[in-house]
Amino acid sequence: MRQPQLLAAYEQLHAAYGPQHWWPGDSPWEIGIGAVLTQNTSWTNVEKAIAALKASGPLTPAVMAAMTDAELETAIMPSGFFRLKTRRLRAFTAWWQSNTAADRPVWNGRNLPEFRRDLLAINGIGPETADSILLYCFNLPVFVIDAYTRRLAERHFGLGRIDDYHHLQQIFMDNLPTDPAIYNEYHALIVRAAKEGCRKSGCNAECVLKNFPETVLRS
DNA sequence: GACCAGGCACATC
DNA sequence: GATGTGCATGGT
Repeated sequence: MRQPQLLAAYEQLHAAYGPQHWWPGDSPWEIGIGAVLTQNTSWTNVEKAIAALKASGPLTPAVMAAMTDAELETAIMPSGFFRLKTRRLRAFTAWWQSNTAADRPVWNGRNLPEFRRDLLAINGIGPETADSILLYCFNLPVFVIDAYTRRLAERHFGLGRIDDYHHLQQIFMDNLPTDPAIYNEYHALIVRAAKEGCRKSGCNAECVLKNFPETVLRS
């Protein structure tokens, strides 16, 4: 289904905000654990957790693997769900270490769908987290669907409520150039627009997205 | 004090 | 297959 407004909205957002330089993080590993830590959690809280991890040693899979559960839980506590996320980080670390060459998970020799299935098989890695890792760690052409994107699709693009992750993802990918750089920026810009607020008292992400793109272009 | 935040797994019907 | 619930901290 042709939805030209999807690309038009991207261009408007990009003109309004410019490049977002996502994902914040100094290394693929940091991006990966950030993707787990940010599950249902604000990024400001994730930053506190990552800062605590960095304070306890170099941010590497080996260092994390050597931490006790108590140490890891304490460090990531600000990001919430700390017992749950400790288990998820353990699973992700084990996968990373068993799939690593030159300190970077290998995916060459597998096609993208296989690589994605590998990630989804890890406990705690669902569709959004897997796609964030594929796009932001590995620069692979996968569009990330999050809660903001759903609201945008429903309320602004008039696509109705689409619960199925892959259906909505396909709509975006069908209507955008197959370009990781664009997928990267678009997702980041949607989050930026949601966080920006429309400068009205009480304006939150709901408000911004309901009024998108007027609020975006006014700011 | 309610609601939200860059979700996911699991139980239950 | 659809729906509900636990996970937990911190900001508004």
